[in-house]
Amino acid sequence: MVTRDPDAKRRQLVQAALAEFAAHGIAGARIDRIAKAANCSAGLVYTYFGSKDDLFSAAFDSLIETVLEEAPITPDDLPEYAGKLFDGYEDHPEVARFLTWHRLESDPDRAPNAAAIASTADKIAAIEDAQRRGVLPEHLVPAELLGMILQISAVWTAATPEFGEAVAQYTRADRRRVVTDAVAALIRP
Amino acid sequence: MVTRDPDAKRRQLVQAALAEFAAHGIAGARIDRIAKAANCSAGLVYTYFGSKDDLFSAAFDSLIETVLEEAPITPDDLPEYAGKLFDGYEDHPEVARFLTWHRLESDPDRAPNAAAIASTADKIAAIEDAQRRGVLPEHLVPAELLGMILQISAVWTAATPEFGEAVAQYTRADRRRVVTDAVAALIRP
DNA sequence: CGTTGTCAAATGAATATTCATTCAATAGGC
DNA sequence: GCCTATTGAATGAATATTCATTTGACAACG
Repeated sequence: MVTRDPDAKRRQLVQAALAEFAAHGIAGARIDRIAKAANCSAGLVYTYFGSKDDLFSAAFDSLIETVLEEAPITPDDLPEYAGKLFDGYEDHPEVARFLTWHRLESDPDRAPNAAAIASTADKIAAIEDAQRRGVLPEHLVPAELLGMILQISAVWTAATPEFGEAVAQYTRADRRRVVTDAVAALIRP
Repeated sequence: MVTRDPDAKRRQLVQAALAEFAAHGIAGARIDRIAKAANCSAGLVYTYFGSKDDLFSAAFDSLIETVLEEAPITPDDLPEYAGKLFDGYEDHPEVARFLTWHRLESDPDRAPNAAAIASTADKIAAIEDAQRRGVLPEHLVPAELLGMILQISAVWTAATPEFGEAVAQYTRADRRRVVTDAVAALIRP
């Protein structure tokens, strides 16, 4: 028999929710599908999470935790940092989709994720430090540079189908080089 | 009394649909709200468009038509082109939202928008031509450069709430300069 | 001029389904 | 036996879609 394990069930539900929300967003997600994917009833979702929105929020927090662990910033080699972000998007396309749904759909009154804010502040500080050490040009504003790197890394995930036609034959290595080259150009002294 | 004017009513419905879909996406949009905003009954939407998905598609086509007319590419001054795109996003934030919903939600089996594909090809050709005339460095691949410019222009619309905290005090002029400077750095010989 | 026939535009009230959420009842492990 | 996890069957509110009917414009006709 299956032995009961509430923590494992909770994790299963979060995993299933991540996949469902990444695919369909909040409005398009179906609690039934999430429950079925986690091998339980829809009712159990409410025992654990209370509501669809709360489940989305829990899934988001879990995703942030995972994402922040991978891809630590390497301020001495920002092109490679962007490349690592690119790798993350390629290997886990559902992450970018989920984050996009989050930006579009989540309740703006909800408190923003504290870990994400702290991590952003850390990255900006790391860039400032690299400037002080002379490995990055002084004229760049750290927060702006960081924002630009994040955006550039996602250039291929954000491409429209219409644009995709123009680059259909690109290999993954090609796409990665486009990202790292762009960041290299940005930080050229 | 209100005189009947089917073309005007159709345009009203498309306008209302654009606003509703930009705000809530396909799954979150409500036909009732669209009909009310266009001063007609929900049934009329089906007389004109047949289904929610078809209405979304019609709204998308209309948006593309509008967007392509504004912001013609200026290959001799790409930083300013990016600035113009930035202006468009700032003045019409619903456009970026709508396009994002489109990327996430629209049926991949639907035929891509031919005008958008043609326009992309035109822009790439314009960049190639500028390279031939010597106003742009040869080492850049036109399609890649175009994709990068489009992505960079949208850097602020794609910023997460968490990142937004780091740049809350930025003025619009600041944000625009970040965009144009980045494109200038990209095309530096 | 009025009357009337015709057709498209438009309505509003069903229809029928989908879905989040609740809850009383059951089962598992200690 | 007791506590918690879990179920599965309601519930009830939305909501997309259909359709029989009404309304408005317009032109043919007397």
